[in-house]
Amino acid sequence: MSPTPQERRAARHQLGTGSSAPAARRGPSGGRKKPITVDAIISTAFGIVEEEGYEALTMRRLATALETGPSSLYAHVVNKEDLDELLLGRLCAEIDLPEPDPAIWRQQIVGICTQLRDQYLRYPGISQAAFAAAPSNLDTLRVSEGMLAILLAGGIAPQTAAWAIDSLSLYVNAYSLEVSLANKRLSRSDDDWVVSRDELLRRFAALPDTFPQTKRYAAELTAGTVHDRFDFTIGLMIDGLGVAEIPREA
Amino acid sequence: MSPTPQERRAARHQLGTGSSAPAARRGPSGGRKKPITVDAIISTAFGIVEEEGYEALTMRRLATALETGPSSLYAHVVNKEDLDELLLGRLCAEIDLPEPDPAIWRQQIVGICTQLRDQYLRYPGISQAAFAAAPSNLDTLRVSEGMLAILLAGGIAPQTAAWAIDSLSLYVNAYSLEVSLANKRLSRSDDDWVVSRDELLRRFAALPDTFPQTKRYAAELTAGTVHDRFDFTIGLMIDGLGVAEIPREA
DNA sequence: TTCTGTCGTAGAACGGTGTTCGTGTCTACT
DNA sequence: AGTAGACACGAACACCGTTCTACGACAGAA
Repeated sequence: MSPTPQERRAARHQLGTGSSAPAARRGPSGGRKKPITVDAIISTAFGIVEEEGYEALTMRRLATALETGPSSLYAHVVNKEDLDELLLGRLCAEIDLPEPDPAIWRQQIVGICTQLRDQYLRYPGISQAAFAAAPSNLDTLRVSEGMLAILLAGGIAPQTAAWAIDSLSLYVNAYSLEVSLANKRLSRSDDDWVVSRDELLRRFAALPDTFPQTKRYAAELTAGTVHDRFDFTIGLMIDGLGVAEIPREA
Repeated sequence: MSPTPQERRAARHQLGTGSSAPAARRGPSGGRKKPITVDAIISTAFGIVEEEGYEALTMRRLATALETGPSSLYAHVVNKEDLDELLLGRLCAEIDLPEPDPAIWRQQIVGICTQLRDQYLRYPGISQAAFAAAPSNLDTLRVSEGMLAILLAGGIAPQTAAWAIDSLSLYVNAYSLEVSLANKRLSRSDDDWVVSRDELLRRFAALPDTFPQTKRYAAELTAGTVHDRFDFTIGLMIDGLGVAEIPREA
């Protein structure tokens, strides 16, 4: 029997794959021009997200793009959460993991974070799905493994390295999501209070005196591109790694 | 004329409040037991989120709790995004901002972050709304002002301080959202692959040899409570602040 | 007192979402 | 040739945010 979507999902999380037939599918596909495959679903979904954003990725929209009805998707995918996981998996699979080089471990870590960020931003809003993703997915685990290897090669203590991976991943996700949402707000600019830097400066200047520091350092608060802030924060965390004390327990 | 919800929202973002009558509302309220006020809406919404999570906060659910229909809410609130903003505003208003003390600026910053985290976790999932929130809300600006004052008192360079606030806020949001989502997954445990630490360890041990570091340091990777990781990351960032170089431009 | 205008309340409906049920339809094996 | 089973799909369910429209009660003016 061909694996049900549930079985595939379990396999992705390396639960008991147990029976799991050889999965050699014979092509039914009938009168269809192109049979619906999981891969076709994922590719089409990426296309939609890339062009219209993650919020546009609905089962109906996806089904329409595949020239079928919504229910047809559920033969290949457990539910939308499962689809998100598949997307995230393929996204992580694209990440290039360098061979750990102790001399440049910082650049290597920054490089991976930047790759992740760019992938997330290429498919706007998809990082939202990354928040809900379980940590036992094989593809995401592969990236973790790569980062862990680099940090360890860099001489970081295992416990510090393990937690740093969490911190970095979470921040990259959050950053990407925030930028995606900001871009979305900016694109549908029929709304008000999506403001340029000038407008923000003007508003800070107009604040009551209860906000002395904000008024005084408005320039600094609004300075830099978003990517500058990304580099700053990643640097902050990595620089902290050298001096981070080993957590008290374990 | 009483301010429309749109006007109130604009005022919250301190746009041109312009005309804006004295806002002395005469009590219509008619045969209702309790008239629907913005405050009542917010309080009820907080109650729902506290008990059932942010995803349960729908306009219909909220209206039902207020013993009315969905459309009645739109006389007081522009839309759901506006409601989110109101909730976030009240949440931020609860944050206690200490008088800056240069001797303990680190503890003070950590304290604010912890307060934010606890508030976010008290109302599970509400940090999702924080991602979409515009940065010009007065209540959120108040917290930023407080953090900025503390960092400046601690001798941090203005530009570094400004960006650090961004980093810290974003991380606290992300952390809270992740923990909330994890708890949600854990509560509806009818699903599989929500795993205990033991199960996670077992799974790491069963990984193929492509994951040598993950297998070797499985203990470290799964060590600590989530709050330990929070403290670790915040500490990482704050420790990095001392040594952070001023960004190259401006 | 009566009228009128205005504002909060609410029912019904619109277009959208994820998901499921039952039925068709075609392939591949016996 | 016949049959079993997997795939596809239309229709439907329950829910979402939001809007249209009518209704009803109060304030102030005549």
